[in-house]
Amino acid sequence: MRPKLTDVATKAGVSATTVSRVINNYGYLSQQTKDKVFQAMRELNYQPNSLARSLHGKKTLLIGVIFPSISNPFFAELVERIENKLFNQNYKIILCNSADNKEKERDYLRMLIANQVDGIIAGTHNLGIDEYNKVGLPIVSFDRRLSDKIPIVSSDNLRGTALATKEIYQAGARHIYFLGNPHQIGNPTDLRLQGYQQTIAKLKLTPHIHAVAFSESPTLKSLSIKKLLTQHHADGIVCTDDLTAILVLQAARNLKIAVPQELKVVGFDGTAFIQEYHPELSTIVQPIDDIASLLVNILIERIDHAEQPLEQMQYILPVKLLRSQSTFYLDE
Amino acid sequence: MRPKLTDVATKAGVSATTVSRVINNYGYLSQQTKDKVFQAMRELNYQPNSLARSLHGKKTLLIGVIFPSISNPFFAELVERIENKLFNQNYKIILCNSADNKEKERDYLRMLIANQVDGIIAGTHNLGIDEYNKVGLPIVSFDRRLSDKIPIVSSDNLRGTALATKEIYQAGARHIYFLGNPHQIGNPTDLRLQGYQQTIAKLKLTPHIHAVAFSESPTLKSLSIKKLLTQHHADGIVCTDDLTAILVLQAARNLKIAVPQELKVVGFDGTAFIQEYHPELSTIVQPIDDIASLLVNILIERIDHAEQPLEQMQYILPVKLLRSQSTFYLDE
DNA sequence: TTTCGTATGTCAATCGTTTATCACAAAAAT
DNA sequence: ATTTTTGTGATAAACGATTGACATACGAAA
Repeated sequence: MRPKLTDVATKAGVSATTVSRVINNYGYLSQQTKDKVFQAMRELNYQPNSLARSLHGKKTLLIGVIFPSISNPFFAELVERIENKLFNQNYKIILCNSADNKEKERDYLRMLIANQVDGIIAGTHNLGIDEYNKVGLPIVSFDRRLSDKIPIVSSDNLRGTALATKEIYQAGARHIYFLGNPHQIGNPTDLRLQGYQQTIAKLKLTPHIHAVAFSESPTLKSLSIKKLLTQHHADGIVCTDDLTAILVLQAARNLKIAVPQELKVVGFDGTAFIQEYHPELSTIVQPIDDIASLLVNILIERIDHAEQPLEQMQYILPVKLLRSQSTFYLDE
Repeated sequence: MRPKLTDVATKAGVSATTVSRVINNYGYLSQQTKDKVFQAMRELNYQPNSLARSLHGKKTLLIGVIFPSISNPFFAELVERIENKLFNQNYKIILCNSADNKEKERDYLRMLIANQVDGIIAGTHNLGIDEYNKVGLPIVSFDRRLSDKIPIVSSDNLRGTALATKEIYQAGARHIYFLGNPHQIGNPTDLRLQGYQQTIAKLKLTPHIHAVAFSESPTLKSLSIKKLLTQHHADGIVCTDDLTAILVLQAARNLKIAVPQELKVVGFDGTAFIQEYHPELSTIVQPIDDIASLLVNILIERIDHAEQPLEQMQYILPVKLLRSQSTFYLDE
């Protein structure tokens, strides 16, 4: 059996109250007593039962983190940063992969409430708005509109694909395709399509939208891409994420289409992983670390000062274009 | 304020005892009463406070999952599978990224104990054995020896690199290098080096070991690989992980070394990610799903029957060679 | 000498739920 | 008609820690 507070008290030869006073550091305490208690705690390898403390009204220091999947490097890196920053503030995370599954997301939401988490960071959304409103806990969202009471952090998606489109145009392409997630109403990521469309209009080109669901398997995506590359005469592709862009590069290699000479490609996300293992890909870099910081900071602010009204509902962080060989021909 | 058990009782017009009976399904209960209570629970959006339940001795249904990082696709996929399987058994995970940091790992271990997790799955190890022994909780380890009381699940690392070495030999290479993590005493992954050495000896070749720390940054790794490819005349490389193998392929491309004609490369891990986004790489595939299942099953067995002695201390799962274009020349 | 600040102890209530015990009544079985 | 089974309630202790109220004792300052 795990030692408890009274065991420490006995061991240290003091009262339970004193031990609690030492742990929570209040009231009058002599250095000598503190030392004795700490000593006893160490000897017994004592850890205060956090359930009991939380039951008494203290924070659980648990944060629910809901994302569709961590197999995607973007989410993996984001979650890892979030975990890190929360750890530095003494919080732990309960990781929830919703798998874009309504039931699982609902179940997790219930579990998080039952476990009295102090707050939630969500990067997924399949449920109705009222389900999120009913949660009654501080929530911050990444890139999804959960309800009008929940603040959203996102990258400048609009500017992102605008930049990408312009880059491809400047590199010489005139048949520029948009490849990625089809429309979902109300989410910030829709702006990626808009950014493309606006820029294409400005450039007086014809828009070409080739929809591929984000959740589709890579094999099916590849098939669809192959069709795009063979049956259409695209010379530039704006992708809504890097992985799709990688598939495009792969397909182009197989079809002996020279990149960037015959085909220019820009991805979206710009994870460390892509930058390191696919340095040839031009991409729109989302500021993952800033996103993580902001999500964590806003959430902790909401937790510590729940009574204060929300300062802002939308936080849009700047993106950068990382120019590389998929748009820029480097003579060697 | 969140509704509590007594609120449900009032709403349903029954006693608190009855509500608890309904929730825990014991004693005599009429269907009518059950319905009334469930109805009230739904209306109030009631969730039993899991802290209070656990405090009373019920399980927390929380599992600590400690891995160095989830930015590595192998760990990401493994953790995701683990999360999934645990979710199906009603457990949630507290994700701990140790970042190969002793202090962080220790802190997390403490936190997990304080939070009364029911068990721990660990895939990292920087602490002394006694620290793990002192935990006093069911633990299962992946690929690391934590103590002689903690069961280990791992792939057949020995056979893995043996297969890889043989594959490269059969493809025609005679100057076969080992590229990867330097020796760490006592861990199953050491067997990867042994598998290489044994096979090289059997083939009567000279072993060449080129050590690159697993935790090194990709940029430094690439530098080291470039040195290997230019200053030595390797025609085959057995890598201890896929990411390193990708860097080798990258470097070879930059140096205009033809793969597989001039250089044969085999990776290790064989994640879905690699198979999908780097199908050209021959690799040793670890059975990630089986690993996850086994880890989860053993842990839950330990949790539910802590009194029973451990059946087995080592579980070694078979690996497969996935042959592709980095060792096998496919005429098109 | 009195009083105050310091240092500890005792006692009890509390957090929300579980569970055992006792009690009582109505329905079903003997 | 009596026993048994079924269904519900009231009460209280327990889980482990926190915290406030109150008591006590010591040394030092007034």
